[in-house]
Amino acid sequence: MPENIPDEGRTTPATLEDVARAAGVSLATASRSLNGSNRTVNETYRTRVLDAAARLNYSPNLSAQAVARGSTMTVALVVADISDPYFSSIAAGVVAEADRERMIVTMAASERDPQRELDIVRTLRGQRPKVIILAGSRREGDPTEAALRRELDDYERAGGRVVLISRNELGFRTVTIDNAPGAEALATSLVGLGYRGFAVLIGNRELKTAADRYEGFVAGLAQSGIRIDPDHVVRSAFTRDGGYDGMRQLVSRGLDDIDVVFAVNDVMAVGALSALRDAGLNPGVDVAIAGFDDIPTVQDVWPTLTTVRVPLVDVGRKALRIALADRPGDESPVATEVVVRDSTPPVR
Amino acid sequence: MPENIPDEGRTTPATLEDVARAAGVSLATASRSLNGSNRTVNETYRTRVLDAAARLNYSPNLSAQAVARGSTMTVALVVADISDPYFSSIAAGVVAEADRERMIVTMAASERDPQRELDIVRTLRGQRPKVIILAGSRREGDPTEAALRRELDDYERAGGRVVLISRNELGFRTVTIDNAPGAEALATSLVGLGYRGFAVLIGNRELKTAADRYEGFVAGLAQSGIRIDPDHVVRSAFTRDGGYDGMRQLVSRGLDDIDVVFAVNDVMAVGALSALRDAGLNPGVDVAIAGFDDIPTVQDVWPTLTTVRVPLVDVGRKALRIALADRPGDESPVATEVVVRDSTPPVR
DNA sequence: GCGGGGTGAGAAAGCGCTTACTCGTGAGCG
DNA sequence: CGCTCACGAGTAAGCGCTTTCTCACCCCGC
Repeated sequence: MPENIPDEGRTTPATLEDVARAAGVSLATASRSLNGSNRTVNETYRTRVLDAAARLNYSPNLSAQAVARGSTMTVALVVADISDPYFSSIAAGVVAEADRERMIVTMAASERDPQRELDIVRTLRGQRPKVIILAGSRREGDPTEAALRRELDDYERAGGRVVLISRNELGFRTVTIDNAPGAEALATSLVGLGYRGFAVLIGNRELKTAADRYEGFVAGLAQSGIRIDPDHVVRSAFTRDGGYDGMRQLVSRGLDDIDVVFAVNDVMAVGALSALRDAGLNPGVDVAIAGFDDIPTVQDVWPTLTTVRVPLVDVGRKALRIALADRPGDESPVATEVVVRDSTPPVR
Repeated sequence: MPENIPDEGRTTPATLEDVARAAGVSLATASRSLNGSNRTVNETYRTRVLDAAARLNYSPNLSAQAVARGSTMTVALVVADISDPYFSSIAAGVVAEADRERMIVTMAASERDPQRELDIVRTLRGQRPKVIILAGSRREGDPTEAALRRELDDYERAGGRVVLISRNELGFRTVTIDNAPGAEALATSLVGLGYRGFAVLIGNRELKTAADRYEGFVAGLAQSGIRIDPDHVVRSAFTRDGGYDGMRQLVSRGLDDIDVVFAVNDVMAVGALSALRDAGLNPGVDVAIAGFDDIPTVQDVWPTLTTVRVPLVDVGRKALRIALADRPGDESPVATEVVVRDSTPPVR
């Protein structure tokens, strides 16, 4: 395309008016034929319009439709980090469901920064999306929380729909994940396998997801009368590197009373695995490891990772379905399921 | 939000007209103050408008701007599968760069189906995006190719910009990846490590990316006078499961003359790793493995994977930069780099 | 003191659609 | 055989912006 002689050979897309003229009907009739309004239009005209549209390779200008109709068909998805498998799986679900609904999805990344998330939501308003989906847990007591809440309230008041994934603190539609029950079940399984000395890589405690999982885990252990040594609970980032660092800390303090460590999500667990290995230890043998989420890769690490399955793609789909439902509807938590693999062999 | 009594308590977002009225200026002046046109506007008025906008929490309706200006600020990204780390990394790059440019990115998934990809591109036109980025390799000789080409040509003729990632067959702007040279270097490295019996999991041969990597690899071996037994080249899907299946085939045929297998991408290599393990074999010891891409997880599998690094996030960024450049510009391939890890220990 | 040019605000014409409204036509009814 | 409707095509008024065009005003030079 010649950039400097802008209009040379440039052809603008056909407009509805072009179609109407080509079909020899009015604009209104063309519009009605193409989008199927509730008004009926004579079959002859209708096919004439359809033919003309096909001939001209017409495709309605979505922006124009949006301004005329006063609403769009876009769903805005805000994630912490798209390359994180947790979020990319959710995104895949949202995109798949959006496709079914003939909606468009736009994406933005908050990079785990609450301020950025707030900024994103603010600029999102310009898009006038029909739905905003916020994935990625929020820190409790975050200073920007009130502002975000206000922003989202305004948005809903203007007719938009907000769905939060795995964070219900704010009181919008939410798809919740059975984090605590899952962690509790995991604890029970591990105890059943014979484990007694527990540690946990808790990630960022202010993250609701992390906190819920931790608490569920503690509760599960409590049922067997086991409690965790506070020294065995280490905080770090909620990421692969966070898991790596956390495990390193644990190792350097000495693994004496620890026979299994629970990382509150899989990417952390996977990082922990590597840390263990880099320390010359043998994961699954010297110390067991369990994670949470069941992201695809954990079946391919070695040892394969014991974890709690969260149907992430379904979570994404459900988010959009909940958004589109007329009434708040099914907000029952997404069930999780313990998956025992090689990283937590039965204690002999 | 009360769904059935639609307008109850509903508040529509402030329009430019609201702002203009609140500031006591005309629509034109308000518009000029807020978007900085080339016309200058009196400082007093300007701040009055800005204040009013802030007070009303005004945010311009992007759709309306798009129709008035005749162009949008959106970049449409089409990937095969968002949950695949290869694509999600690229997507992360595109999103990051789009953020810098204050552009909006929309996403769609072709699910590796050329027909679907074509359909997506067709419906994309309605969005009138400024840029379309197609990631995900295309099959050579695909029947839909001509149609896609036509569609994209039309789109460019209408002023849009197409960027293809890792597939230059079509003659649009492209981000090419040094696939062949990278594979060639990998072959050289492996030979240097002492390997002599090679197999390759070629994925889908019609995929240009796969073919390039395969050919580069063959060329690299040829330099050392080594050739691959055609029986040791197995086709399967370009996915994790494809790698798993491919390796199973290899195992069942017998690994006699094979001491290393090259999977043309990392997800396949990772699947192969698991297949090996499930067959009771010890990857890296019984048979070595190498992949391509250096997706994040390969540092966390065991053995850590020897691969060829492709800076995927940069590829995404570069795609958008190339699109936005006035002239086609830097289309030099993105360099790749061999990373030797534990899955290919030196042959003793 | 007066004409000319530059400056900058406002009026208004779009952009490509949707959707009341209007209004002619033919069918159904008494 | 008139009259009322229902039907459905067309007209036109928007939707929220941008941008051209118009025009009042002020400063300058002679």
